[in-house]
Amino acid sequence: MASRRRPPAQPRRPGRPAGETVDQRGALLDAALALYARDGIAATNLRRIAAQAGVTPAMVGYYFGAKEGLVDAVVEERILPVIQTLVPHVRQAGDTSVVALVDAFVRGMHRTVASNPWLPTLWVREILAEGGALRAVLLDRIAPQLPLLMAERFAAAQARGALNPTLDPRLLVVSLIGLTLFPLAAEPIWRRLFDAGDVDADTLARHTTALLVRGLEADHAR
Amino acid sequence: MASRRRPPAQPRRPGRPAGETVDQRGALLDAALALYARDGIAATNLRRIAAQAGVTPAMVGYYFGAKEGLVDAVVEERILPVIQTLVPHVRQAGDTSVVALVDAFVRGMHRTVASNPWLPTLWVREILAEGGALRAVLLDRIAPQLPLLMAERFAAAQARGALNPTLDPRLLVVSLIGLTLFPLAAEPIWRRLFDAGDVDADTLARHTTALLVRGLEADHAR
DNA sequence: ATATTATTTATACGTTCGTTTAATATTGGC
DNA sequence: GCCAATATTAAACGAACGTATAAATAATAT
Repeated sequence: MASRRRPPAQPRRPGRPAGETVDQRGALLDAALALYARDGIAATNLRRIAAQAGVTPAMVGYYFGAKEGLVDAVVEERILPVIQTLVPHVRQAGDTSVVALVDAFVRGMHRTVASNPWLPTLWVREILAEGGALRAVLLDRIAPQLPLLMAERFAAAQARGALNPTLDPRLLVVSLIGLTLFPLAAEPIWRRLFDAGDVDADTLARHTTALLVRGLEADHAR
Repeated sequence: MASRRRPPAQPRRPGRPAGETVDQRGALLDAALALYARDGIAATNLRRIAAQAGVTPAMVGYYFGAKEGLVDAVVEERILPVIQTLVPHVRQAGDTSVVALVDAFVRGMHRTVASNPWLPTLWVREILAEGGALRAVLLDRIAPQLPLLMAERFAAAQARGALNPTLDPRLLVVSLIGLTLFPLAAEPIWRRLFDAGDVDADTLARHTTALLVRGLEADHAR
C-alpha cells in the first residue's frame, strides 16, 4: 500500500536532485488515482496529491500542465489499461451461449475489481454521477468495446430463441452492470446494513448468476 | 420548473421587506434541493443557492446557521418525506408472495422517481458514493423501514420454499436496488449509448420484473 | 409613540485552491 | 570545462468560498 511517501525530515532546497532519479511523474499518477478513488476527482486538490507523491504542487504544472492534464494522464495510463483487461475475457466467451457470456462477464468483473479495488468507487462518482469527469471516456472509449458488443450478442441470442423473449437486449446490459458493479460499489453499505460479514466473494458471485439464470422461482422445472 | 427567480432589476437595499412576506426559507430549501441534485452537495456553493432563491447568501446563515444546517433541513423537510411515501406501498404488499412484493417495490420506485426526478441523481452522489453526505441518513433512518423489512420477508419466503434457494435474501435486496434505482440513475447514459429513444417507462418496468421473475431462460416451463 | 424584535442587504475577513514565476541545483553534450 | 536542457522548490497571486458583522428597514409589542 503506497501511503505518504516522505516524512519531510528536512525540507528540500530547489534544484534538480542528484543521482538516480525516481519516477516522480508516475508517483503523481499513482497518488492521483488513489485520491481520486477515495475522495473524487473534483474534491481532490493538487496539494494533497503532491504531498502523497512526495513532491511540490508545482510539479503538476511541470509534468501535466494543469489539473485537467493530470486527470487525462491518469485515465490514459492507469484506468483504461485496467478496463481493457476485461475485453478479451468477455470476447472469448463467444456466441456459445447466453449463460456462458453472462458468466464470463460476472467472473471477469469480480476478478478485475478484486485486483483493482478502486474501480467501483471511481465508477460511481466519475461515470455514474452526473457531471462525472469520466462519463465521456465511457461513451467514447469503453462503450463500443463492451456494452455495445454484449447488447448485440444478446439480441442475436434472442433472435434464435435462446433468451427470454420478454427481455430487452440493451436493458439487459444495464441490468448486468446493476447486478455486478453496483453491488461491489455498494458493498460497504450492505455489509454494515445487514451485518453481512459472512458473505464472501464467492457467495456474491453465485447469488448473482443464480438470479440471472433462474430468477426468483423456487422450482426450476416447475 | 422553478428557474432563476429574480432578474435583479434594481438591487434591493437592506431592511425587512414591506407587506406580505414570501417564504424565503422554503425558497432556499427548494433551490438547495434542485442544485444538490444537479451538481452534488459538496459542489454547490451558498452563493448559487441564494441566487436561485432570490436572496443574498447571508440569509443562509440567518435561517440555517451554516451550510450543514441547510443540508439537514433539506433532508428533513424535502427528501425524507418523499422516501416515506414508498414505505406503505411496499408494506401493504404483505406476505402474500415474493413476486407481489418485488412487483410492489419496482412499481413504487418507478412511481416515486417519476414524480421526483431528482431522486436517482441525489442517491448516486450522496448515498452510493463514498463520503456522500446522506449515507448516514440511509443507514439510520431509511434502512430499518425498507431494506431490512424486505430482507426479512425474503428470508421467510425462502424458509417456506417460496423462493429460489440459491439466492441470499439480503443480497436480493441489493439486487433489487441494482435493477430499479440504478437503471433510473444511469438512464442518461444508456439512452445515449444504445440510442434507446424507443424505451419508455413501461418497457423498463416490464423488463425488470421479467428478469427478476424468470431470469434469462427462454423456456419458462422447460 | 416608543422600544424591541424580525428580516434583509452590503461588506469584509480568513482560508483554500489552481496556477505562475523566479530561483536553484544537476545532468549531459560539445 | 562550459552551456544548454532538465528537474525541482519556494513564494506569491488572484479567484472563489463559507462565514461573520454591522447597518437598514419593517413589523409588533408595550
